[in-house]
Amino acid sequence: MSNLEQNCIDAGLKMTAPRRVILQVLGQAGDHPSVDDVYARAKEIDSSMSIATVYRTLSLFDEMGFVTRHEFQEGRSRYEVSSDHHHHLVDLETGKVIEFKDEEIEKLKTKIARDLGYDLVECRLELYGRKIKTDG
Amino acid sequence: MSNLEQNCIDAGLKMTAPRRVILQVLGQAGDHPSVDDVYARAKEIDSSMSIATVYRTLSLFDEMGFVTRHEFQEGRSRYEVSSDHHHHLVDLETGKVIEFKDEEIEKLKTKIARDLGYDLVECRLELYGRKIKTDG
DNA sequence: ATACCTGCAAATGGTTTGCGAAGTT
DNA sequence: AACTTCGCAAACCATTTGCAGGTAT
Repeated sequence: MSNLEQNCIDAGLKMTAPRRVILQVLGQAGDHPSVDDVYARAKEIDSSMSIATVYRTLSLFDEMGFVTRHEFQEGRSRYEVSSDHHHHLVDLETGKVIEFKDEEIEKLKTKIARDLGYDLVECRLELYGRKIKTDG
Repeated sequence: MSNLEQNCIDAGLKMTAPRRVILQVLGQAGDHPSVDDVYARAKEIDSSMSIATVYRTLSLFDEMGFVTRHEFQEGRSRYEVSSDHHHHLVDLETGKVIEFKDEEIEKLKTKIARDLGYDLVECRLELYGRKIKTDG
């Protein structure tokens, strides 16, 4: 049984067929799929899958912390299986999302918030860039 | 004539009554108003103002670079008159938006993008926090 | 048995747009 | 006069939700 599935059981969620399918899709996803992406992939496994269920399940998993919802600047949500804290760089040409971590940034943002009189609760850091051409 | 108004004229935009009202509202706004905020304030000056015009005008001004559109994590857009590059801290309790600048962050994000093989084109950095209570 | 889930279709809510009328240069 | 821009109402689109039937525990 997958890690994600165990999480669901531990959380007291009922393990239904649609959920298992969505968990499988998420477990196999190496990217940051949109709701439609998840829906399309799930539908290949079980063609009776409903988009409402995908929306509901992803929202639920997000609340539970199993997945993280992102709203990059493109007008729809993308999800990823939750993992260590990191940020994202979005390739403006391909839409590809690259993850990165940086200790200095972490310290800096906490300090900035504190200097402004705030406890940092959450943070959104997204870089948008174009691949540097290495003279081809 | 306001700076913003001059910008519009220079850009070849027609100076209509609704636009003048919206410019006035933007010029007086010290905050980061939503479309509805701008609409409400504009309507106080000219009750015939249409929300469609507010949407169209703000989008236009955004494209022109006169204002900057933000989508904080609350499901609607907020606008601010464009100014020096800065980032935002959102007060989770009040929704108030605080601006800040930080040279170190600027350097760091450019470096991070470069290290990943990208030219940094754009960036979104938003901190969400709760005010530190100073023992009242 | 009884919560909880699901699929469907309809509703939502912010935003955009077609159209004919009105305004700007 | 020529071209924009406006206001209205309808359209859009991602997302949410009410409901009636189905399912895991």
